[in-house]
Amino acid sequence: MTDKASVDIKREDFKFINDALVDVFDRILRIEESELRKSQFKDVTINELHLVHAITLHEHKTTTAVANELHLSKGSLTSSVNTLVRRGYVMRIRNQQDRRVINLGLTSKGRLLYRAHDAFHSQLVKSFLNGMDEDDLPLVKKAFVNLRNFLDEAARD
Amino acid sequence: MTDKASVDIKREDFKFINDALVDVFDRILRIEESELRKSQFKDVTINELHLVHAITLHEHKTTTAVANELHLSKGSLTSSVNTLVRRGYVMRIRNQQDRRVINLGLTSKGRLLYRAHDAFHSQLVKSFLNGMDEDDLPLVKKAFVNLRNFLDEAARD
DNA sequence: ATAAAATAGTTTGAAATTCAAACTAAATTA
DNA sequence: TAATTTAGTTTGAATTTCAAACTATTTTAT
Repeated sequence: MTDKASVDIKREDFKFINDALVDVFDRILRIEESELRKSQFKDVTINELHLVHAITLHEHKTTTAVANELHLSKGSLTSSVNTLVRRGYVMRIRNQQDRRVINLGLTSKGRLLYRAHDAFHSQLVKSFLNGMDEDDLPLVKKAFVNLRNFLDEAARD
Repeated sequence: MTDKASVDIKREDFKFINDALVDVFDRILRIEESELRKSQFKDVTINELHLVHAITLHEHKTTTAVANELHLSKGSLTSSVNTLVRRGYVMRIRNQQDRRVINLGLTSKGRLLYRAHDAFHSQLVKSFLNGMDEDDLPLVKKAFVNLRNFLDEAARD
């Protein structure tokens, strides 16, 4: 029995969207990786790039906050932060209000990397919306809202 | 200067789509992982699940073909295939035409896992298209075609 | 026909990533 | 002010991954 609350999707359309989702995710990661290899940031892995992204330009989050965000243990985070500090992308900033806390920040080299990554994502989104006009946007946004609601549901149970 | 060939996206819309893409990808993986943990397939990791998916129900691909598809070395593949054979999800089938070749197949338990994973993806796509009608579909498909064209470009250079 | 080269997959040993648990230093609570 | 809690690091083990060496088989060249 099919779900009444949703469109009756043709089998081929289902396959199209599903394959596109899977393929796109996979390839974004791979392209990010290979762009890195060709860039001035060869000493950074894709996971380290995402750590730089999670640290953000100016928020100075705590180590624990970033670990939770990336679903990594604190130990793992310490170890990858060590690498990025050694390579000059990340700074540890001892918090003076609470001296147990380390806030994480990006160096200017780290911010450069952050912005390069951001630029790639801008292009990605731009291409996604290429040839659409204002009126089309709500529909695309709706699709993502749907998907995120579904993921909220799925994560709940 | 902005790119003339694309829509002039509002900053907030850009952020919406970008965050949605990043968030959705991240959460799909995490939910797949936690669904596995709660299912009868607790002994399978998310990477092993994707290996089962790559093997497919009935194609009997070669080891090398699957390794290339997943961008893994042959050695890595041998090792994860070993695990999945040991746990009863995957079979090695010696090719009688060319006895150097091993074709990979799923056991009935492997096919069960494959189908469970497929069902999750069906729900995902269904939710994505929830509330849309036939006329809306071309636009959503177009967005993905755009994105894949962009990724083709990006992978080329 | 047979020797040499190529190919498919496995084994090996090393590097990287990850985690949980023990640990240190600092802050909070009793 | 002693006990507890919290933030982050260290430690040791498990897992994943790779490249290179290896084995078995097939293809190519002589």
